[in-house]
Amino acid sequence: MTSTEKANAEKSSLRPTRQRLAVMEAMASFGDFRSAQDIHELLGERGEQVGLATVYRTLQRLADAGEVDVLRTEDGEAIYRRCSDSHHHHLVCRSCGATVEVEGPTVERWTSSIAAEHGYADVSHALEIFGTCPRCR
Amino acid sequence: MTSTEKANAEKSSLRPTRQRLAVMEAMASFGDFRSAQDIHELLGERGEQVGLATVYRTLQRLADAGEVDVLRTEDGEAIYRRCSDSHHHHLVCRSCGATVEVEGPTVERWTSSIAAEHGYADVSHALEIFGTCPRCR
DNA sequence: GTCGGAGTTGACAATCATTCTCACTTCATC
DNA sequence: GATGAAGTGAGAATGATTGTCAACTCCGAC
Ligand SMILES: [Zn+2]
Ligand SMILES: [Zn+2]
Ligand SMILES: [Zn+2]
Ligand SMILES: [Zn+2]
Repeated sequence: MTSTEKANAEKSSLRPTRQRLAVMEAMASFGDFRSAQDIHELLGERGEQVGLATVYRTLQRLADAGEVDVLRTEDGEAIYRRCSDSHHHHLVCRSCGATVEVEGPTVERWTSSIAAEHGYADVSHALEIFGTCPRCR
Repeated sequence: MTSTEKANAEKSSLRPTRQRLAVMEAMASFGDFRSAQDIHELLGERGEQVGLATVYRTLQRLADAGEVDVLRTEDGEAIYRRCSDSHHHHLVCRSCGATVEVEGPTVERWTSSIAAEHGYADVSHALEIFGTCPRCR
């Protein structure tokens, strides 16, 4: 089973419960990266009671399905953001977290050619850009 | 105080204790990324008794001084590797961990221009490439 | 409609990397 | 050989994440 088939299989067995819908709705309501605990808290404020473990589980499912992107803060905490489904990278403000999705063939080509040059196959990559956004300047 | 000055100040107050030398020596003895606990264990096997907390502290110092690079495994664990001091990225084998340092102006230019395009200042970036190395194929 | 089983949930416990605490040691300096 | 700052280590504490498991919800088969 390829990873795509597996993802589809998992997705197809997902029931659209109140909790999952609430998490997905919450994810749609902000544009920066937030931790599972942040999202759990946000849900609480909105009056949507969802268990913390369920928030973690749902975010994992969404991440596996590629519907959210996951990053790690400097101290290792996982943070999540709803993202477009096509391959892209992130330009993140170090101060306020404002995030822009960026893409371009340049890096894609560069990483492939570097990997090929060293005989590495089955290549993937992770790239994030950090800076201070115009509003935080 | 710039970050360089700070690093130097911190470095200058460092005493070359048996423990620190042992950690640095251990770091020089492998070429892939290892966790603090791995390194602690490695030290134990070599007969160098160093407390786990000290290993953590030393790795942090080295990382702050830019003498080792830090990555995060998929499950958030920090892994360390002794690296050249110039800016570079990593091509890592997903199977055996074999790591190659790579660099090139292409990505550097691309990230800068993307950031500038969106008005982000004070830019840095993180890029890792993952694949299967020739020996693991 | 109701039965049954798979999928789901949440309170709580458990895990586990990392950090903290603090009494003790080392080392340079005087 | 006294002093104080830097460093250490055993063990406790922290805190994000995951595991457990009994209760609950769907939904299709009957
Ligand atoms: Zn994204
Ligand atoms: Zn890319
Ligand atoms: Zn490196
Ligand atoms: Zn670079």
